[in-house]
Amino acid sequence: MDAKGFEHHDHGHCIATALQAVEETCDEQRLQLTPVRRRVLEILLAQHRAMGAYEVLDVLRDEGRGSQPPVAYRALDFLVAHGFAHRIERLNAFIACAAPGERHAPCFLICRNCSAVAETPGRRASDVLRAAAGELGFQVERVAIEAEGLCPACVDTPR
Amino acid sequence: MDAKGFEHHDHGHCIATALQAVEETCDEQRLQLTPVRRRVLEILLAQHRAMGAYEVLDVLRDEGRGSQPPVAYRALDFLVAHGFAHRIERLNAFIACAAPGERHAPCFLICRNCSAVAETPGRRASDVLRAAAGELGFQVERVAIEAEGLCPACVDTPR
DNA sequence: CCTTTGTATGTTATATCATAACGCTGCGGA
DNA sequence: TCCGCAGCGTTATGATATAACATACAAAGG
Repeated sequence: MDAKGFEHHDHGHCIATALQAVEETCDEQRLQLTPVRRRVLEILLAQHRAMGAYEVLDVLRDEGRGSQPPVAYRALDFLVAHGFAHRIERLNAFIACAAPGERHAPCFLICRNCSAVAETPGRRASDVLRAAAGELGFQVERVAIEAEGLCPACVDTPR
Repeated sequence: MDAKGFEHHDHGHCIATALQAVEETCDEQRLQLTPVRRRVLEILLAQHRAMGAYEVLDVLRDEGRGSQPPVAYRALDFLVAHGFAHRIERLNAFIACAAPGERHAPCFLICRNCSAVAETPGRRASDVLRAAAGELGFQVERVAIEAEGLCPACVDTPR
């Protein structure tokens, strides 16, 4: 079960494409895609699923890079701040962005059975929300939309 | 800043109303609103804001009720499971439901400045999301929609 | 060339949030 | 009566996250 859209795909290709998009964005915006940050992004891309910070940290540690929590958290914070990764609040976990570079209001579909996570455009839901909030005088800056349920595979095979 | 809709209101009245609605629902559904559960609900209603589990626990402890984390978590889990309270993932916190009894897809507006939380109907956003998920074959069971930004008061007074 | 400044990283320690596991109690049904 | 179950109390520990401070290095400005 992959996490892109519950479909199989050319994984090596999607990693390369995403990395390249992030590199370009960093160039344009004068952001430093340092070795640690780049490596953390690669780890997230390679796994293609939501990973806890400590899980990412374990990989870094095995590679002899930083071994303490702040190292992982700082890299993850950078990636999230610039839209290269997303934080899944429900799971206290992180996942590489499926469409880096594009401005979007991501929305996540989380399978409660197999833990797969799919990112899907949440533009319309986000717009509806902003409109409702505006009526209350609330100024929306970020929106997190997370749906929990069963992915296609787990709907077919409940257990 | 209250958390109902960023407006002032008759607080004692809204607590009483909510408690009564919960009691009725429990009667109907044969749910046990035990002393601990009821007290935790009252605490959430009284504060009228998102509270961490340990914050609730501190109150219980001061009152001589259970003093260990599981006591608070179990009561909170019960309240959340039956829709009498909600968990705000972004804050790892809990808040009493503003409309217990009614089936609804709540959606939260969280002020990043003063931490006030308003619950607003997220029905339309939720429907949009379900439709989008359905196209992917994903079966949505629960939806969490949380917007972060500035509440009316903090928009006017940035700091 | 050297100092200053800013950003990133490394490290220690600790804060915060959450649950596993076990035993006790009280209640309602066999 | 005795059993089974739901809820509660407690111990212990696991999982997630950050404060605070030290070090490294490169770019900017004297």
